[in-house]
Amino acid sequence: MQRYFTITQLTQEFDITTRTLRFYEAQGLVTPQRRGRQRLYTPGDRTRIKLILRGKRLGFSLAEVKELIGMYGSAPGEAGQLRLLMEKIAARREELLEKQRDIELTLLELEEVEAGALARMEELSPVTSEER
Amino acid sequence: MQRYFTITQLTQEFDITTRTLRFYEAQGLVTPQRRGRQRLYTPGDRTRIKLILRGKRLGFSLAEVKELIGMYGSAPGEAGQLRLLMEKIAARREELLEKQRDIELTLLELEEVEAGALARMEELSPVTSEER
DNA sequence: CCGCCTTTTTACGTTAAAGTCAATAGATCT
DNA sequence: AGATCTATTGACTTTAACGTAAAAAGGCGG
Repeated sequence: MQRYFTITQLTQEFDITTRTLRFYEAQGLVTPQRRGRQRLYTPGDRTRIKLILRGKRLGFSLAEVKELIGMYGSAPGEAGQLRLLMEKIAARREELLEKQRDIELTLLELEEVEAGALARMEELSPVTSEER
Repeated sequence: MQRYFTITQLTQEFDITTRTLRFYEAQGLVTPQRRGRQRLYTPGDRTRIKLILRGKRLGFSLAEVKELIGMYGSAPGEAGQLRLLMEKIAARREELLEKQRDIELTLLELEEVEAGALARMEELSPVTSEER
């Protein structure tokens, strides 16, 4: 039942522009089929777009995202290629773990700032609600 | 005992260029003191630089990082300002939590790819080591 | 078949975040 | 003091990731 998506459907779903999708295509990140000149995106293409946007949210460049996505579909028969793939995976995992630590730290700091702000609000309007 | 850091010390410590640090200064992200024309960075400046780099690793723009850092030092006496601060904190926290979820998903997918790769390596060289 | 609307192409513009280069200005070694 | 080194400033360039505008090509409702 191979359904297709039009470019505008996807731009609405993901809140991006057609320019963006065509740019990603020019960069080789997605390769929708054509009916005449019109682009037809498969569910697989849609998934790739989701992966791209997720990568972007994490601060990866499109080049990095491309490499990352490249790992998924890859079935490199050769042993050397497999070792290389494993190395890439390890490297990417390290980056992600570092980002996790960075997030933890930032969240902790935000909590501190929040606590300070709450304390100052108490000072300004003592006995905030009617309890007590 | 107020120690100072020179610009080159910091570029070496954080593996960035002097151009980068001066750029951050021009953007108002750090404001080192001067001895003549020479820049002198305090431990506080050094901390701010660490925060900037951490923000960048998480994919935040310098403008966003600036806002984030601005929250730390801020002691806005006014109640309205405090509410605004709380809102900003909430928004930033949401972003960070989303990034956390994104990372989890990506890590899971990497594991899958890795498992597949390991399986194929087994196929290529059965009975890898001498056990059994 | 005509007019209208969307899509595609092509080309140039823009913004953020630096990189690169040249000209000075201090600082340092001898 | 002269030579050498490092730091600063200012100007111009670059790269990634799109934005914007204009022209041509399809598709479709009447």
